[in-house]
Parts: sequence; structure tokens; C-alpha cells
Amino acid sequence: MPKAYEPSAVEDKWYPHWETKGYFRGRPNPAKKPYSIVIPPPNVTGILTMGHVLNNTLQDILIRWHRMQGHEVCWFPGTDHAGIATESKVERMLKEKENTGRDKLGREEFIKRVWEWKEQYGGTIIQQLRKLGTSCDWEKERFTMDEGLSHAVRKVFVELYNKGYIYRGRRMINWCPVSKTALSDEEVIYKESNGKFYHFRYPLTDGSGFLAIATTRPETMLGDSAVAVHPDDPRHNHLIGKTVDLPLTNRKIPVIGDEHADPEKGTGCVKITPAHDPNDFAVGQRHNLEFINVMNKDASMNKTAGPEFEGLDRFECRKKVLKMMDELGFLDRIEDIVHSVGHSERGDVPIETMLSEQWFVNMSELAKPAMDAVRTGKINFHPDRWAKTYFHWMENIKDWCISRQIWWGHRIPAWYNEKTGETYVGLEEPSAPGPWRQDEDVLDTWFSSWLWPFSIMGWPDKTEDLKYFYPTSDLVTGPDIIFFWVARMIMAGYEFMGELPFRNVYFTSIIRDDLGRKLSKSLGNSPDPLDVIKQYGADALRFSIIYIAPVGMDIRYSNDKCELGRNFANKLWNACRFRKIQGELSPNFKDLSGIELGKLSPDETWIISRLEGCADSVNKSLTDFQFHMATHEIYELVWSSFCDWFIESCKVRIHSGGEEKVQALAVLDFVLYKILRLLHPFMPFITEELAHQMGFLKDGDSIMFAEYPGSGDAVSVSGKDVAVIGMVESKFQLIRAGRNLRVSSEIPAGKKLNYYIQAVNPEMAGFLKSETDSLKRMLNAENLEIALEPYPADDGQAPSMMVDAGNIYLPLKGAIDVDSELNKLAKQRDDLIKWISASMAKLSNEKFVAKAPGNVVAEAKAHLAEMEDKLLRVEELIKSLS
RNA sequence: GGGCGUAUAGCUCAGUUGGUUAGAGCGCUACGUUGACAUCGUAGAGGUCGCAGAUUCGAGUUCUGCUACGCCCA
Repeated sequence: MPKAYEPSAVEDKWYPHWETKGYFRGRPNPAKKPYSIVIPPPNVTGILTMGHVLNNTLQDILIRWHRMQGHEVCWFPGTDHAGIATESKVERMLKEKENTGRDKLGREEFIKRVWEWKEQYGGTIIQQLRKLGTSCDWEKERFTMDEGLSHAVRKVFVELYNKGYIYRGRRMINWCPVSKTALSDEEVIYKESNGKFYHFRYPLTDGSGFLAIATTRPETMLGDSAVAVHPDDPRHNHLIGKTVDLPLTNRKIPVIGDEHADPEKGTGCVKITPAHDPNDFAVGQRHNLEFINVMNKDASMNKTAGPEFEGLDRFECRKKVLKMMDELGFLDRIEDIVHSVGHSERGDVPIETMLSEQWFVNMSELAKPAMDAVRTGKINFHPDRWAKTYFHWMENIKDWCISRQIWWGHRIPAWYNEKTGETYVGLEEPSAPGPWRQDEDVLDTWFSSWLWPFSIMGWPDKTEDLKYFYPTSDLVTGPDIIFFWVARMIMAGYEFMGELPFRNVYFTSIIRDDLGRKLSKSLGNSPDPLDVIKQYGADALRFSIIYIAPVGMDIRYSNDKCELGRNFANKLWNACRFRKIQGELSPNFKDLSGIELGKLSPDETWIISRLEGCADSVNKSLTDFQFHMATHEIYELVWSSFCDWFIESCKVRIHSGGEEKVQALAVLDFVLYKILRLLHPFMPFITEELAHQMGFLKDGDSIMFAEYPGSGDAVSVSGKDVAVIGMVESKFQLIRAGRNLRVSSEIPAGKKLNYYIQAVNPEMAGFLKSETDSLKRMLNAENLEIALEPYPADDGQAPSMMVDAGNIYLPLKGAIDVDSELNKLAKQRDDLIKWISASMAKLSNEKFVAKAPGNVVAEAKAHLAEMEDKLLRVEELIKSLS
């Protein structure tokens, strides 16, 4: 074995092996319990990001953990077609490479080109996920535009239409002027921006004065159809019924009374543009106003805006309107404000709200069972506070705008009869006499994603997979898509399957850079996971990112944090390397068969109990989705308990040879194999490699299917063991004190020393004597004297340390700094006195004794006794020096 | 404006139903290549747990208010 672990060759070897052997396959098997996860489908255009790394590592941990527990496991992978993103990406490519585009090519040809692009470049991320070690059942990979999934989309559309949930209507929608399509409310991102409040005067037609209004969007005044004042506002309500001459147009518009006008805000007058603002739309409906659309689809001004403005971009138009209003003397003043402006997710420009004919889903009925499921705990969110966010959205759920004015996606299965105007919605083109024209629009990508948990399994066919693997077990995803995806999947699950889609939802943290900034392409602070894998190894990346992920908060990540995982892998590697150097594998490594448990050394009992405890709490942590805690447990077990203490102390037993060595090696093997299995879900590659290198597994076997350590298989924990384990801990504490004496006396670690130990009681003396060899080795001592008496004064004075097991002295033949030694002891004495007096005060408090639980009082008493005992010992040490 | 969250060591974070002297990793200091590992070892320093109250025998932990920062929704 090389001195350092080299991940890349190992990773490149095992992944194809696992995959070609079909180890990732999940097939319905009535003899086993099913466990399934559907991947949150990444965009087919996407590449692997740190967010995917975190998300998919967590899923793989759950998947591998359950697989090792003997469940029939299936992780369903795939990608979504990301309508707007993919379409604009391909269009950009076409423009650059061939100087052509969507409109030049025509619908059919353009879609053909997108498919070609998808076949050639799409799904990069699927290959990249393999580098991470994800054990998805790749034979089940699906794409949201596959025929089966498309059929599911059409079927759902038709069903909801027939139920009256889907309708077509002219409503206020969010419009992206760059992608030139409608968006759902969720796709609008509000950003705090600096803007201006422009104060205008509109002249009353009767010449009796002006109405002062203010707007952030002057260009929309061209579409104003009223000015509203509050009906109870004494300043203005006498004007209701009059008209104003809308400047820059030839229109007279009415002054209306409506409660939308807030007397507290500004002048109390507000301009009403019903075709370009959702609130004004409502006012327009109430008062039967004109809906005047003044914009084109690219947010330039249209003919209705007037000849002077037609064709101008909305921001150019704003400038022109301002200039002209100023010249007319109608511009009062301009005020700087900060307000939040809706931006389009993809185009990153301010969206337009406008009136448009679109398809919608009425969600109110769908939401009911979905809310019940979370409320009654059929579905659990982790961390559970996300349920509050969920309920807030669900209780205020709005109709979902699902039509998009793009070509890449599922075309809406609606046809219009060009003669009769009749609308037909169905799975196939209508056969009735036409001519029929199919709706031009496609559906929101999420309208296919929300079916993912069952469409991926072949719905609407009643497949074996559906029967066995649905509902899925857990879902792992980001909280940013709780509305887009999670909530809608729950609704779809109940509506179409009559059942929940998953039982647990784990919301991941959001990854930021080490300065706390969001990772983004434009900032250039987005590490490429493949580079990280190359540099540190996939196991290291996986382990590190889980280890540093705080519970329910954002992760601060930087590549150098992967050193933690890399070093840990190397530590494990070298522990195994050490074991290999000692000789052949023990035949009873699996279960210690043939070794009499009563004959285990105290250290061996201790490490086995540590191991069992760790396995228990790792299982518990994973059950509670506390991944971070699980990695900390294992890290501590391997590095500290196993390597620092157990391996070091067992060396003396190995070197002594004979039966002791045989047993020591057997325990080492037993523990190591368990550690590898415990760690496998987190670090799949190195654990598989080491399990084979060590000989724990035969050539044809995989650690993927080895039994996961758990509480059922404890080798020994009895009352006697508990006492032994406590003594072992005391021994380690004593060793630490002895080493401390060496360092503070500035004696090189390599120099052999003599120690004198005064044990705290005969039992401890007996134990320490039986542990002389291990103590000597770990203290690097030449000689060790263990007694019940204090260090004899006639040998001169000696620096000492007091610990639970007793006092340890470092005889230095007079070379002792009595003053500093006395200082050290005095400090220890003062600390003890402080604690004792606090402890006594507590115990003499009658209320404490009366009200605190018995065990707490007993513990406090025991503690006090212990402190008092220690104080006596310290005072004796001080006396011996002075 | 409404909601959610966070504040503990220089940094990033743990800290179970309140109960001994509050922990880890990184960083820092000193020493060290002793036959697994310098991707390492040994030892050490470092915290009035954001502020102010309240409840309690007892508060990092519960409650109220405040401050600061972050996210979501309008």
C-alpha cells in the first residue's frame, strides 16, 4: 500500500465496476422492504454545481445506508427539459454559429435543432454525477420530454380541464420582455432597487385646477384610464365624476372614487392603468374602465401609446414622457426612493405585469389534501420550520399560469375550430370536422416536474415499479423550490395517485462562499466540483461538505475545506496500512467468533463499546436526517478513539506476540471492518477499496451490500464492562497528564523517562499495574512505579499532576522549579476551593435539596466529595514541596 | 408592512426534555520525523454563550422586550 491515499485511480476503478455489475438496480422484490428516492431533476442544460454535490451526496447517503440495511433500494434519476433556459441557450448557439434563429427556422425545424442539441450536449450533468459516486439506477433514467412523461402531462392537462380546474382566460400576468413569455408568480424575483417617484399634475377638464399624482413608471400614463381618490377623502371627493385631460394624449379620463386610493399616501390621488398593474386591474373591473394596453411583447411601446411614442423601448419612452411633461409644466418634482421591483428569473430584467390571455390552473381544491398531509404528519419536513413557509403559501394559493409563449416544451393539448371558434381539449387532435388549429403555447416546465414522482415510474400505466416503489420514501431538495416543486408534487400526488408522493422532505442548506456570498457565475466564486474531485477526491468532497454543513443554515464553503475529508481519508488509509503491515487477516474478523469475550483486554472492551455507541448514534442521526452529526461521530471514532488511543495502545500487545497478538489483531480487524461499513454511505470509494485490500470482502462482493452496523450486534456491554470502560478513560487521562509533565519540563518526546504513580485507591492501583505495558508505551517510559503512597520525599521533590486515577509524578532528581510547581498547584487548589464553596452553597440551599430531583442532588453530593478529596490530595502535594 | 431564521473560542459551527468545571474542526503557540500516517504526532493557550428583564433551587438552553444580520412573502 502506498503511504498516501490516491483517490482518482480508486474512484475510476470502482464506479464502472458497480454500474456494470448492476449494483445500483432496484427491482420490485416482495421479500424486501422498498426504499426509493426520486432525484430532483437537474436541467438538461445544466452542469454540476456545489449545490448538486450537496443534494446528491445526501441522497446517496440515504440510498446506500438503506441498501446496506437490506432494503430493496431504487434511486430514480433523470433531467428536466427546462423550457425557457434551454430554448434561449439553443437560440444563442444558433445565432453565434449559424446566424439563424427561432423565427427564421420555424417551429418544427427549431424543435428539431433543440433535440439535436440535447442529444449532443444535454445530460452532461448525468455523467458528472457519476464522478460523485451516486448510486442511481441509471437504467431508469428519464427525461421530462420522453414520450411516456409527455403522455402523462397531456393526460393531466385533459383531466384537470374536464374537472374545471384548468381554464383559459384574460388575466393580469407577469411578462418577461426578454424571453417574450408569460411567467408564473413564482418565477418573479423581487429586488430592492433605487428608483424615483415622479410627481405629476393632471389638469382638470373644467379648468378648475389640477390633480397631483405620483408614479414610479411615467410611461404607463399613456395607458391611464382614470384617476382615483378615496370616496371619504374630504380634499378630493367633491371631484368624483369630473374628468381630467390626460396630458400627452387626447383623452379625457374620469376621476373616480375607490378605496384603493390611500389618503395617507402621497397626495391621496392615484393614477389608474388597468392593463399594466394588478391593483389597477381590479379597480378597472370595479368601475368598468377601459383596459388600454400600450406595450408590445418586447416591452416597447405600441401604436396605442401614440405616434410620438410608438416603437420606443419602455425606458426610452419614460425619458421622453418626462421631458414632455416637464416642458408642459406638469412635472412637479422627482423623489428618490428604494422599492422592490419584480424581475424575470431568466431574463433578469424588470417584468411587465400585463393583461393577456393565458391558461391557468385553479389550485384551491388541489391544495386541501396537500395541506392536510403536512398538518397531520403524513409528510414530514426537515427542518420542520419549512412547514410554516409551506402553509403560508398554500393558504394564500393563487391560480397558476401554466402557458408559455415558447416552443420547447409540452404543447398545450387544446385545439380551436377555426370556423366555429369551439375549443377542444384532448389527448389527440380532434376528429370532428375542422379546420382545427392547435394552441401555439407550451406548458410551464414545472407542469411536467410536478408529476415526476409517478411519471418517472411509468404512470399512467400501472407499472410494477409504481406498485412497489410509490410512494417514495424521502425527498432531498433545496428550500428555494418549495413552491415551484415540492408543494405542487404533493398536490399532484394526491390528485392523480390518490396518495402522497413521499413521506419525508429534507431541505438542504444553501451553499455560499467563505465570505457568505451566494455562489454565482458572474462573481466567479463558483467552484467546479469536478476540479475539486480531481484535487481532493470524491469521498473527500462528499465527507467535507456534510461535515461542515450546519443544521438548517447556509454553508460557508471554500475548496480548502476539503482538506478535512482528504486528510480523514488518508488517516483511515494509513490505519489500514498499519494493520496490513502486522500480518494476515484474522479469520474471525466478522464477529470475533472463537474469541472469549471475557478475555478481551480493557482497551479492547473500550473500543468495541465506543464502536457500538457510535454505530447507534450514526443510525439515529441518519434516521433524524442529522447528516452532519453522523459524520462528526464517525470522524471522532476513527481519528481519536481508534487511531490516537486504541491503535497506539494495542501496539504493545501486538509486539508481545503470541495469543495476545492474535487477539489484538482480531479486534483490530473486527473494528476496522465495522468502521468501513459505517463510513461507506459517506465515503463509498475508499471504503470499498479498503474492504477489498484488507480482505474483508471476496473479489465478487461489494461493501455496498454488506450489513450496516447497528444496535442489534453488540459484542459485549455488561455492568462489569461499564466499570472497565471508566477505568480505561481514567488511564487515558493519566497518560495525558504524564505527557503534559514531560512537555512542561521541556523533556524531548524521544527521551525515555521514569514515572511514579500514586493510585487513588487499591482497585485503581491493581488496574494500572495490569496496564503497565500500555502505560509505559504511551508515556514512553523506561520505568513505572505504581503505588498507593505519595512519592517518597527522600528521593527529592518531583513535579506532579493530579487526575482521577491518582497523582502522577515525574522524578527529576532535583531539577525541579519548585516555585512554578507551587504556582501550578496553588492555582489548582484555588480552583477546587472555588468549586467546593459553590457546590456547598448549592447543597446547603434547602430549596435546592427539596426541589431538585434526587439523582441531581446525589450527583452534586458525589461531586462535592470528589472535589474535597482532590483538594486534600493537592494540599498534600503542596506540603510535600514546601 | 407580514412571516421565518440566526447571534456561543480569532474563523466556521455543535450543544438532546433546564442540572457537575460549555465542546469540535480550522487557525494559533511550543516541541517533535519514536517502524501506519507531516494529508502526521504530543502538549497548550483561547469563551462574563448579542443586550436587558422575567420564570426557576438552578438558564447557553424556557418566556418577554431590544439590537444586529440574513432569507421568504406582500
